[in-house]
Amino acid sequence: MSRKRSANAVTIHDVAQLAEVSPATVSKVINDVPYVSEQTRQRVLAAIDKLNYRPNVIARSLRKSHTATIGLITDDLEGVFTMAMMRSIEEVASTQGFSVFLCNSYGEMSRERAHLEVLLAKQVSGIILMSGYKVRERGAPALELGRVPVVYLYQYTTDVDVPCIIPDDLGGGALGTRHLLELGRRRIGFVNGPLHFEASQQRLIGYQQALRNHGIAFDPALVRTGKWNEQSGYELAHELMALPQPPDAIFCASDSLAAGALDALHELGLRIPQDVAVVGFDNRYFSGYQRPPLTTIALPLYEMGSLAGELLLKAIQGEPTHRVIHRVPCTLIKRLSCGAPPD
Amino acid sequence: MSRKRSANAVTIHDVAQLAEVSPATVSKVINDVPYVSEQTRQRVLAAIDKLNYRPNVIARSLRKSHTATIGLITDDLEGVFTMAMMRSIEEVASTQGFSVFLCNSYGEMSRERAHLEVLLAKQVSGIILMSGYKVRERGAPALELGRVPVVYLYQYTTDVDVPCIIPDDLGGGALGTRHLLELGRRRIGFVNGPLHFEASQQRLIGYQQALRNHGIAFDPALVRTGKWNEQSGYELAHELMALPQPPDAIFCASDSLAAGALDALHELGLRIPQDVAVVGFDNRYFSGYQRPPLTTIALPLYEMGSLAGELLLKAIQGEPTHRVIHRVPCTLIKRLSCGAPPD
DNA sequence: GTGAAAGCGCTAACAT
DNA sequence: ATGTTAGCGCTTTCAC
Repeated sequence: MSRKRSANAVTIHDVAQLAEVSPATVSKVINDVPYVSEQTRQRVLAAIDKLNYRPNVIARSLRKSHTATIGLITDDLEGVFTMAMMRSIEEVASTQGFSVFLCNSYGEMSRERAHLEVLLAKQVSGIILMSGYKVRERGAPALELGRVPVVYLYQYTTDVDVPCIIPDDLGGGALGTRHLLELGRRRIGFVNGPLHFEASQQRLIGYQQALRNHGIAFDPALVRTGKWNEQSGYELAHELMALPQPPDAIFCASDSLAAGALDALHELGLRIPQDVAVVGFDNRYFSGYQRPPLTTIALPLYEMGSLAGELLLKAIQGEPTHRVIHRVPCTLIKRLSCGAPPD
Repeated sequence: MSRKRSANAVTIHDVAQLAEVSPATVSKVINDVPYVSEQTRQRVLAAIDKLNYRPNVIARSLRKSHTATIGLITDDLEGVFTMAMMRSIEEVASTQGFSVFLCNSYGEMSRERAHLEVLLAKQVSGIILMSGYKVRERGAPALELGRVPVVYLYQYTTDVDVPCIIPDDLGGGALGTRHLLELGRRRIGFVNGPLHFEASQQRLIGYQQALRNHGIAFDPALVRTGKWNEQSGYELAHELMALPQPPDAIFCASDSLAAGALDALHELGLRIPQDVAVVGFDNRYFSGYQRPPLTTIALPLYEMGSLAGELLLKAIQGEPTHRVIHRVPCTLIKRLSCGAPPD
């Protein structure tokens, strides 16, 4: 039977033979171990080149009990929010010589467990558990992980001693509100998503804090709560504009809500931003395509992913890990719907 | 020094010892090799359970020269088009017991080469080379791959004997045009992207074919070519509407173009779809958020990814591979901008 | 500076 | 039906 080797059948032995040295020596030059004479080093290098030798990392991993591989399990590969995080994780990992396994759990614990099972069997050095939905608390990983480090991304836990990374929704709520305040708006409506989402609560608190810091009284009548979708945004904006004293700005806790609010305002013949300024939240793909293009608060997805990668790699290098929740600051994306002068 | 094993230090030996059998026997029960007495089988299973034993897949891979792992190299992890393909690849792979390495080349050959290098070193069983931009031809992989199967996704080559998978842009162009024709539109403008993109050429040909099949003469004055962005869509739609005989529908070769066209039509006070129907292409995330929501031609990204995964896995199983370009049919996404009655 | 030998954890002939 | 043996390709003492 022919040799059914996956890629290259040439081994360290073949190189050693051609270079007329021992496999041990070849290994040393491959791994930059000092105390190899320059002369033999060159001979080995030449042999490697000639044979187009590529070390078998599987064998090396077995020997060193270390794979330079991490696992990324996400519950969402449809990906409104996951793409940017994945990108920065991949970047951090590959920069440091690590590869990343991509796994989709669809949010099902049984699938998460199955993926963890194979990741552990494949001896990954660490695992990132990433969510693609609104921030929420969740429990421990679906499987006992032994000594493999984990970090939670876009979700958090208090069950387990691991670092968690989420956006600073409160800060984002304050940021958007402050921006409108600084543009001279004084009656700022707040159109929120369901309050059982932490993001909604936090964003609302941020809104209230910013108001207070500017010496503006909080008016509960200006706050409306619905679902996350356009329809809610449309209806709640209409409610707000029907107030005896309608707002001069609407801050929506999601871009979908803002899209609906824009519809309502257009329907009322109001000019945006002259009559009513609008700010969204999430920086979704479509926000720049709204009319007018939507000013919004961007989730720091890229930074969150980098941080997750860095924390995990540090943990893999043996740095002790703590139960911390990192809240990464959101940023303001200025477009036309808020009425700010272009930068 | 303490045992610095990544996850579980318990090996097949430990299990064997506890179950009072040889490692070989344990291996047999793990791998469902027949001719193990039910009695010892149970003893082994119990030992595995008690020790929480998990086979070391790295060791197994070394032994079997087979990793059940594939590599996915993409040039774009910002991801307008890649997410859906990734998702289906992951799904097909994990269903068949394969894991997937995610790599981003940023479109740079040097990075592609580096990634290929480590994928091969890690003994992947196969590789998917995925693009995230408009379909185009590209050359051979940046590295000699030996006998590792490859498939090209959302890009193609004629340099190498591999399967390639791209969307059927021609069919998509015909599909959108036919849809408008069937709705009774007779003067259909076509707003295209740069002609050096294959997608533009193909979509235009599809448009022409559909026209011909309906017995409508092709009028070159109705075809405009620009860039892919909104600004072009806006300008070209204005040009079209300024014609002595303006169109009653505009088919745009991308959703960005369509967004711009929508702007122009709104500016002219035209009703969509009553006065002018609009159809886009690509089914971008924002297309459903247009006003009115945009009817568009969806790229079959999910299907393309599945096909890529399936072809690759078959190749890994030894099925011979051919130089074929698979063109996967696009689908019509009916929304409000075309004036079709809702399904 | 270089090599011999042992072994990472597993599987697959081959015996028994 | 079970065990013995011999590696998979590599790294790492430890001699020399």
